[in-house]
Amino acid sequence: MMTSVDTDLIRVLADPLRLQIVTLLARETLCTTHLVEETGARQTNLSNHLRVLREAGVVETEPCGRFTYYKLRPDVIAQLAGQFADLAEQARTAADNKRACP
Amino acid sequence: MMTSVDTDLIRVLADPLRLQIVTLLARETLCTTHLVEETGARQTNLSNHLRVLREAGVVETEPCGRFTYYKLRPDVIAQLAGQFADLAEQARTAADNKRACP
DNA sequence: GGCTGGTATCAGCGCCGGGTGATGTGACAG
DNA sequence: CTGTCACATCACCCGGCGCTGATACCAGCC
Repeated sequence: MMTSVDTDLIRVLADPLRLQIVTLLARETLCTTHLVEETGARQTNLSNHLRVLREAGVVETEPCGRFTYYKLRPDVIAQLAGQFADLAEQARTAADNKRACP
Repeated sequence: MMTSVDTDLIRVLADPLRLQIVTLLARETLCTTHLVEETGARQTNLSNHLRVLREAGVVETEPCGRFTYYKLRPDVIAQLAGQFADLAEQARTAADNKRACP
């Protein structure tokens, strides 16, 4: 299983605010106003981060009148979890492989 | 299940070179010289990244004469995989939760 | 129509972090 | 003891990214 973890996806999730957004969206679908209340961040800042999450395919948008709802895509997160699980499994299997000193 | 993903750990893994190091170490235990050959990066650069990985608890060092072997810690990666899996599961469970427009 | 509220985009700033060169340290070989 | 090799640490530069204020856009309400 040659699963290399997707660097771009991790970099998207490596920001504290973005990870907080993802954690919040894992519980319920929210719109920007809710996220402003929950995180305390400015609207512009959140919109920028949501843009990054959207372009990375982590979240989906669902317009509802003047509001825009953001929903997390579980499969993307699950895929990432699987990649890390594979990596851990691979490391466990090859635990005693050691290349000789040159 | 209040599993919030560890931001610091993700930020450590969010660098392409560090992720490459982790991927290589998942296959076999290597020393710095091997990593220089495999990645093509400078020794100083690698040493800096290995320092970060070591301080984050992602890798272990095993001195062997003049050489220093680096070994990946599978449980750390597995724990991260579990956190993401929980997050994905939580998102699937609460897929239809939607907070009302304010 | 004009107005208001919810979001997105743009331009700019500041700063953290990755890359590099020089240097230090410690271990083997001779 | 001296030289060499493996590795770590330090100081520095510089580009990218997160944050912000201003502004544009769009949908509903009057």
